Amino acid sequence: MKSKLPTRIPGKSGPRPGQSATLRIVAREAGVSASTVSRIINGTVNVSEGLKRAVDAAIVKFDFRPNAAARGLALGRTSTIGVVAQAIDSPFYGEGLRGIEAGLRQRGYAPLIMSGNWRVEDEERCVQELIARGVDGVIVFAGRLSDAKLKMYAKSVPVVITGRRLRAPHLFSLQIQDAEGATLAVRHLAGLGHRQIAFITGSENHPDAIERLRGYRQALSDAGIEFNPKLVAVGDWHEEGGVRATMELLDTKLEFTALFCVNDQTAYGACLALYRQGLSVPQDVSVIGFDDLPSSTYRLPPLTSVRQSIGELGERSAHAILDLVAGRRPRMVAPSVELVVRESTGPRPETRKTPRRSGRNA
Amino acid sequence: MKSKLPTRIPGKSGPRPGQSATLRIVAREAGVSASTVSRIINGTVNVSEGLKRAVDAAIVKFDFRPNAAARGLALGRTSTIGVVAQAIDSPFYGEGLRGIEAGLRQRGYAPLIMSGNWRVEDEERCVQELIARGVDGVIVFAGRLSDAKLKMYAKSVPVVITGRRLRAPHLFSLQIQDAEGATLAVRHLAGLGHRQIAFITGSENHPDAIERLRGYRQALSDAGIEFNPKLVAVGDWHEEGGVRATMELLDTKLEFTALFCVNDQTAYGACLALYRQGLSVPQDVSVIGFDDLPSSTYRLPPLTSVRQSIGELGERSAHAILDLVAGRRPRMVAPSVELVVRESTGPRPETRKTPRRSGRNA
DNA sequence: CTGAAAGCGCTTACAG
DNA sequence: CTGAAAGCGCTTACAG
Repeated sequence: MKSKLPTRIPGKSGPRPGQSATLRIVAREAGVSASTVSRIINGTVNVSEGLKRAVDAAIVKFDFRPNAAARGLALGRTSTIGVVAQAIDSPFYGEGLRGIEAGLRQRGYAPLIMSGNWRVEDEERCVQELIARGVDGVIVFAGRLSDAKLKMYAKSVPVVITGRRLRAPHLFSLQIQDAEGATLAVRHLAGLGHRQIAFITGSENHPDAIERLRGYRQALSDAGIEFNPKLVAVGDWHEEGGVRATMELLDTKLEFTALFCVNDQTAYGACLALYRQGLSVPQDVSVIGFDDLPSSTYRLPPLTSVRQSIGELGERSAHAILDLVAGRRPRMVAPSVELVVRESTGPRPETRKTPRRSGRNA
Repeated sequence: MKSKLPTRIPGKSGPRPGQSATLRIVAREAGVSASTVSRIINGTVNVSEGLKRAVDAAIVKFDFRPNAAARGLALGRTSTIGVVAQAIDSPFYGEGLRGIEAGLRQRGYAPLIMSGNWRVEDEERCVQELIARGVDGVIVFAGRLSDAKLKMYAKSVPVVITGRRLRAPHLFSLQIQDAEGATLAVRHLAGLGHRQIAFITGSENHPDAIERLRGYRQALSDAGIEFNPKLVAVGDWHEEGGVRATMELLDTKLEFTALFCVNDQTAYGACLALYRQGLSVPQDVSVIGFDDLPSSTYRLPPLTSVRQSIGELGERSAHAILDLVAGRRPRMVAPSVELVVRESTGPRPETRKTPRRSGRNA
């Protein structure tokens, strides 16, 4: 048996603890060449049942799994999709990531997830690192990267961006139905008789926030209510900002009986602030969120919210990037929004109670 | 210029959209060989300032980033750590993942995250896929894999497992201080005068749940309170289970004035159930959770909880796996637990109100 | 149908 | 100090 074992000298293989079998080993066992095994594994050839069985047996025997790096190098692709999330630990993004993972796995891809932390520099670092790692595509799940940068990256690798509308080669965008959702929320409030409807936005120049503000104004105007900029406060997408913005709104002394929050976390904060001021939801103020996080069902009171299936959005993003990778044009739209009425919204009260104290906490 | 451009025929390079520069290109630009550029990049050689500058310039000019697959193949490692999470979209796991990512990035590694979904089969699939992708190590963040399987995997790749104690070569475990945390919680309740303290556990044979039950019993006995198994109900780690278990507890007609929940999500559900029955927290029943999720601060009322920094646990897991990868023995322990007292716990009421209705919802 | 060979882009022992 | 060459483990055009 002339097993010409190459006395490998230079590119010494690293210390793979229990390095797994290679194609060679499997091929030798099955009595064929590595080429053939490769073809069988990839299904690019028709072989006799017997041969196939022999190869399968050898694969099982050595528990062979093709080395992904080698495969990636030879093929020029890695079956990995980079994902730039903004905050892995946010309940909102978590749901989206899960959807992405599910959508990717269905087709044999896996996500390489990194956090952009809502910082342009971090996002840039992420995308570059992802490209360096040879991902086949990148999903930027929201974020602050400029359109120009995004287009630039799309020259190196297919890109899917959620949360804005943008057209460019090798790039696909999936915009959340922000305005529609906001309109749904405010229309519901107006339908309950509310006329003074405040809005707590997210960070000011965020596309989703802008769109939701637009939807809010639209619904107001539809209901014949005049827009009052004093009833708009700025939060930060988190509970903390909801608390602060609500205190500010209360400080203005402007009466409002309903509060539309840019997202559920903001609404949680708003509810807490209202509670601290001795105001009850929904008896004194109706509160409505956006996102319908799983935990909104279990708030006290359960929160009325605009549901946009973020998990579904993640899954569609996954399918879109795979379309792009395969050279197809994705043709999907963001999942539609839907109002979920729970117990934090109710009819407009005759007169609203005065908050316990109007000053803000130091 | 005899640029022997190889007319590459077989292993045709894949269709990398805008394929980036290679070492060759950079080397040619800088007037040196690829070997030298490689050495400079990896800092395995001392070169003149001038040369270094020339190479750096060429790298910048072509925006060169070493191909990760090629590097991985040559080196036998990928600078990627596989992570088996149970539920990417859980607020609890999200925080841990963020810690892992942060800990890994500090040292140039990136996480490849997959969801085990609390199912043994899924977890096995994850680990195998991760190994096939050539990750340098695997962090199993909690999960149901048997000790035996884990030890087996540790023969192929270093493994860090959180949530249980296990010793084996190339394996390191980090156990959450469950019992200590539970003791803290129950001692706090006992200190407030409570004598009938109920407990809602997670899934029954889960190691963390078992440990927390142990801590609960320990604290009870320390306070001279007899353990009553009827005051233990089974939840599911989620809000839904908290609701159900609380209804069951109420159904027993056994008086209890305090409720220790195996985790915060369970406590959220318990609070909602109590509220539905017309019982207030903490006036009628004190409720305490475990995990101190970020949103617990913003519950109504803000939830008293046992804080175990899960982000910190993630970061330590990351450092532990890198120690293992580097052939060092990790020497870290799980972060300590700490009681965070908020407004869901208060003194034992003289007499507890009777729930609005004792029957369970159909 | 199937094998030998070249190539993917990097790293590094060896030999100047 | 630095280059040529071999090797990491795959895939596939080419030639039987």
